[in-house]
Amino acid sequence: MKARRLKLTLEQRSTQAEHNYMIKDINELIDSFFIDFCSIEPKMLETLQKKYTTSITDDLSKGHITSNVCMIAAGILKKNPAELSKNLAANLSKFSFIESAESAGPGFVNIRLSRQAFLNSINIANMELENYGRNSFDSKKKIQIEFVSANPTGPLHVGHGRGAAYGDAIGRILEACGHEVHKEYYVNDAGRQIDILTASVCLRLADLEDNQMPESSYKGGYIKDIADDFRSKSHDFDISGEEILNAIPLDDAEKQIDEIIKKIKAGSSLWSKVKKTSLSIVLDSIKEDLQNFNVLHDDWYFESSLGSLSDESSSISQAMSKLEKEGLAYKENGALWLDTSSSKDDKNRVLIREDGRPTYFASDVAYHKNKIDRGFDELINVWGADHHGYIKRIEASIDGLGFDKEKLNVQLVQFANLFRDGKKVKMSTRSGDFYTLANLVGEIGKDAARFYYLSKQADQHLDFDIDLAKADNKENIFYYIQYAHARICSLQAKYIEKNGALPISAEQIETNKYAKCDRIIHEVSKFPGVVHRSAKSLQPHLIIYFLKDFAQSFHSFYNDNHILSESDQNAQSILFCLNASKQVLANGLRLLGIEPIQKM
RNA sequence: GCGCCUGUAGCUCAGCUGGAUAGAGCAACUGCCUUCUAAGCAGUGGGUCAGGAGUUCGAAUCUCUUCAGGCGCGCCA
Repeated sequence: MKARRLKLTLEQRSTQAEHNYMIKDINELIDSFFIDFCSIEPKMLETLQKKYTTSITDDLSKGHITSNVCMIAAGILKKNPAELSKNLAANLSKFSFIESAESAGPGFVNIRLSRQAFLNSINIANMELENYGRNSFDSKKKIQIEFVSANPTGPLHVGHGRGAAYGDAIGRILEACGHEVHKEYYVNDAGRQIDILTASVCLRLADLEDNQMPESSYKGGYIKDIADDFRSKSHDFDISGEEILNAIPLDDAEKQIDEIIKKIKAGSSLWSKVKKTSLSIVLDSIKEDLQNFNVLHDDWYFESSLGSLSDESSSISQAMSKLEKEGLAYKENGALWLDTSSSKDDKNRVLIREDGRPTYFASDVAYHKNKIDRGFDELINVWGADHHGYIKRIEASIDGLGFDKEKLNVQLVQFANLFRDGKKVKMSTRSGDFYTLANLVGEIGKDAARFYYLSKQADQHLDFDIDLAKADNKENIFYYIQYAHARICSLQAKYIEKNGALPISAEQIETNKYAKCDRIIHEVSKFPGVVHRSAKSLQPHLIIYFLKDFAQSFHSFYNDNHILSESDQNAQSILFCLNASKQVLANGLRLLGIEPIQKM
């Protein structure tokens, strides 16, 4: 009796880089070869399956598909890898969708598909169109992504832009891989930063001059704009500047602003009105900036909705009492502390201060409890890299709240430096104004901005060259890729003008009478695997580099062949193949939130 | 001091869970437009993958270590 074929689910096989239906079939043939001809034991087969990879070759000289299975199996079965691969190749050659298979190098098996099987990818791409690349290789998860979450105390700057582009892109990519994605902005609308914003506006309302503004206040032009807006609604401010600044200590900037806040709160009836107006104006501007950047959040979660500690039924009180009940939060020196030893943080952290006010951390714990209660399988937090010291304590809190901390995935985003004329663009000026995300989008456009933000792994420093993003040569990869797309669009328009409609098959290629598109077809077949890998690793830049190489293959082909002067049949086949290529370029760009260009 | 990240061609960077001769662009040199977009293509030169040790059939990739650089270590957010 033959050993029963051991089937691994795709999830178990997720170590395999390239997911492609052809590869799945080949892996099954490989497995049965080892079962039927090598009498491999089930346990050994399982080990083998976890370790070997079958992938699309990077180069047609190695055939279409390659597997390292024999080299892995050689170790397990104590056999010669080259001999194994010769036998496996001979075995695989018998199947009709495989044209030939051969042993190569130290024991690889290189497979050349039949023409029909080789064309599979462009047939699928032409059928699925804008859905080509979408896949369900992994089982569906409900994922929440929290990103941007900048304090609503001023316009978004270029640092926020990177987190925005990144969070939005991984959302699109995960969604394309079959997950349910929920994108959220956490608004810190309670707490000291907002008080400082309010105080800053009040000081402007009290007619303070630039040089009178306290060190810790916000001084940007937008503060004046908010004050003007407030005034235009005929609200006259009720304390004078002298009154506010009278007897305020000048030695400590932090103390100074706190005293000012106290004084205005006590002396002005307009405090809460100014606060409300300021917050809403700033928040609206942030929303507008994000919208212009093609970044959309499904939800805006307000810190204030977590309630206050004085209310026992509030989310924040509930979170604190839950931690106390679990024995992870304890009182010491009048403050409430969280025991963070479960995550090996350097020290325990304060949740509620001596004076009874909750820390930012306490709100964040309550917010994470709320996320958990909403039933997500995975929480992705996109944070600025400067917050990395914060990860352990939030993990400890999640652990304490009875949630698996493995499900929290913090992605750090490093700062981006802007360069113009080879020099660093200054982020802030003395007046408090700075180069904002909106400025960047206005200068180079949202698509080029998104592209360059995503062009490097998020957790690494990025030098963002504004001149490059505007350049009109090959060095500007953004246009290089767009140019490939536009060229295909233009070819299609010309073809349709002459023939009425786009072709629906590639006969000349399938019958092997025309093979110059092979390289492009080969690249097309890699796309779904790239999308999957990008989702698995949460790295959008993998798509960018793939698209760059893809565009290169296309431009090269385009230059060597004058497509529209080929025979009707050849042109038909080429155009069919190029439609698949256009789809790959467009779909790849859209996963990054970038609109492909039709005409340049 | 502790923690995280980085070190690949002159410059800017790719290199996926270890795989077959280490890649691309720029810069240098050389070719290609009376024909579909030259924002393009083709070619030449250029590398002890920071140093050392280990694991392995096989290491830029994994482990340890040394050196160099960046960032973070508040009852701030």
